[in-house]
Amino acid sequence: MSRKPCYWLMKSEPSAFSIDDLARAPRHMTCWDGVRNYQARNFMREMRVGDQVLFYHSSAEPSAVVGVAEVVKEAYPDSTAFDPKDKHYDPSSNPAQPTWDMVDIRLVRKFHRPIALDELRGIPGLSQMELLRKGSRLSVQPVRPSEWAIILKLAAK
DNA sequence: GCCAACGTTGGC
DNA sequence: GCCAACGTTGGC
Repeated sequence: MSRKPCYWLMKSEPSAFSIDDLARAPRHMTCWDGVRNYQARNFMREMRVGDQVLFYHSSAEPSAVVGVAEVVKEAYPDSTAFDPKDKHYDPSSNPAQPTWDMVDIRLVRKFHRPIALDELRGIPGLSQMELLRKGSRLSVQPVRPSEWAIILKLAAK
């Protein structure tokens, strides 16, 4: 059963992993490891191959939506949680019963210009957007089709 | 670097 | 089950 692609937004600090890092990666792909938030994990579990993702740079200058990626592999156990040497090691997770999942994404395109947070604020059609909610820290979040359309239109300017 | 907002942990 | 303490996120 296929369904219409859903839209998402994923945050990354460019100092850790930027859209240029994704562009340089083999086959423009990466696994999205290190998510340690249940809500974000649950959204990743809902992702299906072909779903579209806004790539967002957080703690950046400027913080901005910088491009589009797509889901190429659905949720599977995040093995970095099993590795005591990994920054995101979580002893509560183990291979028999993994707590944390990741997905694989592939770069679709980098925008010609970053769509900064500043620009997104104040656009009426985006007033409900999770990213713009005060105090929102969710690193993986759904995006409404209407929001997706507005942002892609901004990217084309 | 500051700090508000948030999620998680753990004592009770 | 409550909630204070703590660690983290992320804009500024």
